[in-house]
Amino acid sequence: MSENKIPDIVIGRLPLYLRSLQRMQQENRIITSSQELGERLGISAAQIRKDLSLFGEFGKQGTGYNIPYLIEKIQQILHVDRVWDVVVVGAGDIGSGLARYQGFSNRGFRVAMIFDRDPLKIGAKIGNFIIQDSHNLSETIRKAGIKIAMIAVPSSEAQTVANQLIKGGVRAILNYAPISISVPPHIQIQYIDPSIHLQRMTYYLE
Amino acid sequence: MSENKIPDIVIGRLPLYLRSLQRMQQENRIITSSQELGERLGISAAQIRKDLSLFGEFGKQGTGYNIPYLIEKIQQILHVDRVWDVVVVGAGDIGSGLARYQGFSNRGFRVAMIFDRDPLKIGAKIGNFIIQDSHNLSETIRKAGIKIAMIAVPSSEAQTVANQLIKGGVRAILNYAPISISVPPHIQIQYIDPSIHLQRMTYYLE
DNA sequence: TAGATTGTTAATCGATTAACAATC
DNA sequence: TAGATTGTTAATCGATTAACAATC
Repeated sequence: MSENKIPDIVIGRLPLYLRSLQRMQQENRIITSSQELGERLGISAAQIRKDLSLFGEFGKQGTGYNIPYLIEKIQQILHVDRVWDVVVVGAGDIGSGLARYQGFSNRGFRVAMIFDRDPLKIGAKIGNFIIQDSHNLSETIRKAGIKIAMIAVPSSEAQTVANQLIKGGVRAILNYAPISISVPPHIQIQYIDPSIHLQRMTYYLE
Repeated sequence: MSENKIPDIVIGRLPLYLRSLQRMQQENRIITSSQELGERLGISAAQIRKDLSLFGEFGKQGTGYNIPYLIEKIQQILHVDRVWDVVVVGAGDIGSGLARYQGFSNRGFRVAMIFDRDPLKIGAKIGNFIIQDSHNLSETIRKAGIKIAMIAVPSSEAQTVANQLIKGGVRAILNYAPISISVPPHIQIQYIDPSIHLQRMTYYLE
């Protein structure tokens, strides 16, 4: 029943399913199975079926899953059956990389604007964007109705920027600064810190 | 007892503990508690004590944990009480960003070389690095004894590059290409894909 | 000593897997 | 029909939490 609370760990796997399915679609595949999907992702077939069954019956016994249909359904579940405008704060290497990144198309996102507080950067262009003054961050994103942000400023600025974003109506933050940020419970936050991933692997190296 | 198998989910939290502890150290703090650390990270104090107790007794009853001492111990556990050379493959926006990234120092890593297959890029400089021809990838990293790699090439090239890296002796891969890669069981792999993180959050937005 | 916090146990909670009836 | 794969249940497995004795 989709009325029950869905575990967050299940939500965390759906984007992986979606990415693999979209890859299969690019390979002109029409049908897949929980087994094939599981092999590609290193996840058990039973778990994939269980996860999907929390949201509905998307497959056919004896046949498997129709790839375009399952893509559509997962996109609806994750609310990426639309394009979300995203703001980037910080126009250094990471921020400019994100502003130019081609990988958001077909994933449900589009960078809409980029901010920095450095007077030397404000007004300059990155791709098609003009770097805006982060002094006006809250007001500008509120007017634009932006709900999603990526933080790419130095760690010392990250909490302040997060506060401004939340003040401006942002509901979800992807933080590239290598520091924990406090946000109210209704705000979503995720982190990207390559050192964290690397340290998780070195444990297994001699 | 440290002879028992440690759950991978615990290993995944240790880098977060380490990052927060290093932040506290920068704030000139000497002592912390499982409660304070938990509040900073949004993790229960009991879980932090349980995790650490899998590796030894690092605290003092009634007092808490000595920050420099606990940092040292976690660094030893994660094998980041040294500096690992890392290779970057792909000299596009992401790869060059990684080559210039200042955030690896004090975290146990140092970018040692960067490769690309584009003749227009080979020989050019990024920061202090000269972009090398990825035709020689396996041999060069084997000679240099490099065990860790970051992949920042297009998705269509990622599996091939991973195979070359493994052939060259790499044991841990951080993959920025938005695609699942197959590796043998003794190879560590981690993924960074901002769209995956964003999609995980949009589920909770209307 | 009194107060505080660890380390650890046992209980609870939640996630994963195995298995199979249903059914395409 | 025979073969295949889903959806779902129940069992297993593993992770988290609560609680408190130990002890600084």
